[in-house]
Amino acid sequence: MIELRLWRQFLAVAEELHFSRAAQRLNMTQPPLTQAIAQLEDLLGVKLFDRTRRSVQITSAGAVLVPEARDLLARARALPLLARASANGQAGRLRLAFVSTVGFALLPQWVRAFRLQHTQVVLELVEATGDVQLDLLARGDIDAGFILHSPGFAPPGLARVQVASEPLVLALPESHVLAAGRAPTLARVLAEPLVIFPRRIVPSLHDAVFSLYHSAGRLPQVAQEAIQMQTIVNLVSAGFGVAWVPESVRQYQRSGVVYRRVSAGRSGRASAGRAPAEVPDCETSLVWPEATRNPVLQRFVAFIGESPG
Amino acid sequence: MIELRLWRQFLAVAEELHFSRAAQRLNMTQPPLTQAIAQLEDLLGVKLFDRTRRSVQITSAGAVLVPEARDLLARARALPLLARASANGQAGRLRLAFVSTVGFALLPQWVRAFRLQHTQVVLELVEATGDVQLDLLARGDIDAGFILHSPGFAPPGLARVQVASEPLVLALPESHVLAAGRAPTLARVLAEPLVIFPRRIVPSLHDAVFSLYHSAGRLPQVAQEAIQMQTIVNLVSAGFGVAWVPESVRQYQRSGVVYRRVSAGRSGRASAGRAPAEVPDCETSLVWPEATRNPVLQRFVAFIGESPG
DNA sequence: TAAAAATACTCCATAGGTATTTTAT
DNA sequence: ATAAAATACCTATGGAGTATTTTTA
Repeated sequence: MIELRLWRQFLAVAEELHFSRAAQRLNMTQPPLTQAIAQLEDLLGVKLFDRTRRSVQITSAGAVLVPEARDLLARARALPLLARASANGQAGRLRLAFVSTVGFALLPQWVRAFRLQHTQVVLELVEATGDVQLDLLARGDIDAGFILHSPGFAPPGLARVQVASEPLVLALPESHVLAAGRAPTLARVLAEPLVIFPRRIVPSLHDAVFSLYHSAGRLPQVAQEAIQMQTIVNLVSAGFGVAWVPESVRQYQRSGVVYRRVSAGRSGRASAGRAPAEVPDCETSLVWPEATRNPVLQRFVAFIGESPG
Repeated sequence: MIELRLWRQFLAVAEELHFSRAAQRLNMTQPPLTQAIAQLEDLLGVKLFDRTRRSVQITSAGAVLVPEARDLLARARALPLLARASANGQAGRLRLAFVSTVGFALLPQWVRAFRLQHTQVVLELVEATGDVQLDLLARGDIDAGFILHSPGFAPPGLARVQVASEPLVLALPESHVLAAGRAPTLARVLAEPLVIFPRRIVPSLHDAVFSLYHSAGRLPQVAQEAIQMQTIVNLVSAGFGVAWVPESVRQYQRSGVVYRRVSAGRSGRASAGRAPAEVPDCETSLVWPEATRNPVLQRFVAFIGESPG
């Protein structure tokens, strides 16, 4: 492999067309430069300069190499800068996953702002449910993910920062009796058939919903399970039942569905003796492996921390 | 400047994630490789690998550098190949000038064929009159040129190879008496006012035309001078006079102009006692400095020599 | 305890230096 | 006569080797 040193020396001679001056520019003396060029010509098997004892001119093969050598050296010089930019997170790659609910409002604006500040960062985005994200994190296939969970979520080995908290609201078919009139009370809602995601998708949130029913001495009647938020809402629209969804799902605007906040308010005496539980909030966090070494991720976490949210 | 050696070693470790195996692949032992990576990290000011005494893994900064380093090495490896291709004329640059008459039929097909065989050659083409071309050649601004001349042309210091020979034909306004009927004889033509290029443009051809008149004891009556072949034909069309042009000019298809071959045939006795001269041929040659060192030109000359034409 | 990286040193290849010669202008 | 490249020879930096130590799985 011909080292950069020789190409640098070649360029100096090609630009000066004068060995002594080129040597001076390279902070060396003329004789070793002469030898270096001779060595390069020998390694290439190509004459680079036509030189009499008095004058130097470049051959056409040499002339072809000048811009190429310049380019090579420029790239070589750029690498240390890139290395430093990568080390402090200004350059690199960030693989993020996200649940659909952040994908619509929050994420796009974050991505846009982060990109502006980090032009050398390649962002890779995937939509995935929370359980899949935890799997991807474990395999190291993503750097971080935005997932939904209920308050108090603390996955082992992962760090997280909360980016949103919103109430769970009830999605109802628009023809449903509770869709109109005063805000429905929890007691009335608990008897309704339920559309909900399978427990494995977001266990903490699933459990929170179920304990809401349990604390009222009831067992939820699951009419249908579905994974996608959109599917859940569609099933509600089709009359399968009601569903607890994060408030931001309102943005879907699916016709035939009404969203209502549910008060814990004591309505009649549905649960004898027990205090009615609060409807839990639904939180969204950015989650990543505690042991991450990706400086871009560290920047992103700091960025998210500073963002209003 | 960080030498390629260090990047090669870095890549080997990055690919093996194992110093001993990487060292083996590099045909060296492990300790100096450890030192080399340490040196690279030191020069960059960036940790490239997280290593316990038992395992090695790349940092994200290191990961960013891998494709860059690969690219750098690939480019460095390509340079010697390019150098050799340039030395034998498979790569490089060829600056050609040409007169308009070759620019329409011959040159395009040559350029196309030559390009197919020499994909790494950059061809630069300029149209210019012969005198300008000789000037460009003298300054080294072009490598070779296609010029018109009369037989026997031998410019000092230049080599040439003839690529075409064609008769001079007479361009006449279509309303001219000689435009119809039997082929005009030379004697009838010599009295006509003449449109011709200035002598400096193609002295040899200009002189050949003039000696045609002199040998018949006449002085040409120059009605108008013009440089461009197209202009000359336009002037003929406008009735300024007749003009001697290479036969290939027929391709211009300027309306109002008729082209006729002129026989030397003895018509009457216009030139008492003298044998009527032949209308000279007009030749086209590729011309280049004898001392050229451009291997691409040498290939082009060989190529032109082989081409039918 | 075994595998692998780090450390300590040794050596020599070669990049670069000095002195001198050659040659074209 | 001189400027500049080539040649001859010398020096020393540092890249690579060998031997050994350290560490942790």
